[in-house]
Amino acid sequence: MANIHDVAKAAGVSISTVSYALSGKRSIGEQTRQRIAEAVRELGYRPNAGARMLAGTTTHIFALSAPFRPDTYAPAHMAFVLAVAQAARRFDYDVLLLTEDEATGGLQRVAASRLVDGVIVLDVARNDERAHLMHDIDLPATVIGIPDNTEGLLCVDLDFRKAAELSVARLADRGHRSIGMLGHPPRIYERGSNFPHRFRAGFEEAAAEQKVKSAIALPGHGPAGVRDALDELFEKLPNMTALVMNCEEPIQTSALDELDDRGISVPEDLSVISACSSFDTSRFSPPLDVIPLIAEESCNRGVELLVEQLEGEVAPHVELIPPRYESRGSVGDAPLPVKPGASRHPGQRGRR
Amino acid sequence: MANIHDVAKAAGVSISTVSYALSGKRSIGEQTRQRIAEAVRELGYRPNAGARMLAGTTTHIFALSAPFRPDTYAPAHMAFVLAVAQAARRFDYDVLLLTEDEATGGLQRVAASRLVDGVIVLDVARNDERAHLMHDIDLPATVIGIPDNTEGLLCVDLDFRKAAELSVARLADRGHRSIGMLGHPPRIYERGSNFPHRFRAGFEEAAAEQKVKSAIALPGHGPAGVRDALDELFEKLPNMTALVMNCEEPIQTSALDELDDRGISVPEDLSVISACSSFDTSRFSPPLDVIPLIAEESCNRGVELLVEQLEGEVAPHVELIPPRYESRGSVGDAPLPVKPGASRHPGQRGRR
DNA sequence: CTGAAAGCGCTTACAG
DNA sequence: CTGAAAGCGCTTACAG
Repeated sequence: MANIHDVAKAAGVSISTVSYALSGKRSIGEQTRQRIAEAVRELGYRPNAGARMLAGTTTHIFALSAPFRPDTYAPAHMAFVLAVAQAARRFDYDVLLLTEDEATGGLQRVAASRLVDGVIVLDVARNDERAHLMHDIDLPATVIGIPDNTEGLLCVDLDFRKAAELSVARLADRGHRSIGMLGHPPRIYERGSNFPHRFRAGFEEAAAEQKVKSAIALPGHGPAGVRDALDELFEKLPNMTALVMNCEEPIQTSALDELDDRGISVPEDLSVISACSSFDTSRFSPPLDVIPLIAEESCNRGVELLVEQLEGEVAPHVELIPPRYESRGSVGDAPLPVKPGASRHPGQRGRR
Repeated sequence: MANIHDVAKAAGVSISTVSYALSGKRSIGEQTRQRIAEAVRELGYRPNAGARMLAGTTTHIFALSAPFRPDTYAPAHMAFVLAVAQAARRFDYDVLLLTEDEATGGLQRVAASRLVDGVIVLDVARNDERAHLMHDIDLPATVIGIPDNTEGLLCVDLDFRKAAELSVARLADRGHRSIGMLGHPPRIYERGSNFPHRFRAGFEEAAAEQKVKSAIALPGHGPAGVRDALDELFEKLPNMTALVMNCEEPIQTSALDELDDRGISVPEDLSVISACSSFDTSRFSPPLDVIPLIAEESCNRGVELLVEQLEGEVAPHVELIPPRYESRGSVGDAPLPVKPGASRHPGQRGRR
């Protein structure tokens, strides 16, 4: 394997010139540059990673702290992991994957050994050990997600709160006065993930502000759990004309199936919004209005901010990505009120 | 950050003694060892990763080549990625995640820069660029999966062929003479993944050997695709009494739903085996007999073999993990033959 | 059982 | 615009 001396010899220059030519940290004569480039190509030279780490100030590696919990939804998790890896590569960084149960152990290890230049913290909990750790550790970090205490942290995430407000506002604009929300399973809230709470809080506040009736139901396991949650909503809101779903794809699929089974048409009988979804809602039947949760967006920005931290250009702060609303036809005007006493949705249960 | 000199000074020894004490590569006086251990603890010393990489012969990092393709099933993929990361940690290795589109680029990069000591190659295709690359590259590797040409490679995987044989044999033992197989969607076979082909080939051969009638159907998209595939099987095998499923969880779920809709009871009317499944089939209704595909098993062994390669103890070879059969009650004796002419399964379609 | 020292392959002041 | 050299923090013969 060729080293920098081989390249220097082949190009007829000193090793410092090779180093500078490669890093671009000082100007190099055009012919010199070309001879070096040529030598690098011919020899297939790549700087030795260890030497670079030792001599330089940078390792060109980021740690990605991505704990996989029992209830983690794999497709979304995967999307974020991939998005971080790809964003990092764009800045010529490689990604070291930290998945350990002991969330903080790996971070301390790579920090102390100077293996990485910085950390991306994924799926931060409201009261996350890792967030606390970042205060003590001498390592720039970007947190994807917003823990309860963001002091001293650089956090990036979709604005789930605004996304909820946007959903409710859209529906209120169309005359809906009774809006249900189908959330994640209860254990997702209990385990302390940050974003479901933010969405739910935003939903409740927006409903209060818009003076619409609202209710929230959290589905149990499987299609039966979703059915029960819908029952709960229809019971609490007999005149429910709109549904906001903030949950993973299988639940949304089950919910649409169940509505179909009950003979409830979207959007004629019920307007539906899929909020903060990291999957494609245009293949649903019917395609759903969506506020997309785009892993690439958060992760690109997160990595970008991490790089900026390394360059000392950015202070801790919270950066919320504004939600975007995409219409696909699943939201319509609220149906005219029915005469009191008659339940609009007979609630004919599916027969499974 | 404390370095080895600080530790040596604190312990009153030379730095080489510290280094040897930490690596265990030569015997150290008991008191000396204790003083060093004490100093390490007090100073929170961690060897600098770059210095270790440069001076030593090892980086303590593995690359994990885990391409995420459009049809990759995230939960299974995730399970393998996590299993590799956890296995690596057990040998004190960290994992660098390579996900790039250009499958080989990242491998060449980390190989040339000596960033990693070895590579785990995940989800290898039958004719995988990466397998070719491993021949040229100076880097030990373990491949999870079996490409068509395994020459010079160290490959580990569940024995999908044997798993298929085992499934058919079990059913044949119970008197089943007409066995269908529900496979993955066609595009999974087309894109060249190695394991679906191995299972299918094993199924076909075992069916021929056991002299049972057999048919294979590959589902299209969604529940409708699964329904059509089942139709196809019942058409090709009007007396089908057993079904082997080698596909991902959503398809198996849809298939069970569909059987239920058709009034077909498992195992009374139809015996069902879930083969090479990396998810829990005991929560299905009914719970399914399963030949589990355990990510930890393949990945532990893969990492172990990679470590052994580094120690120069192991030559290229293919290592197939024998399948295990777990009964859960979804396989029964074949029902008695019906009188010719009467279709056993009226095929009453679900009403969605 | 322990130490002094070379050397891994870079980066970066320092010097011109 | 370019070069000679120090130094990053380890590991590992070499020596005793």
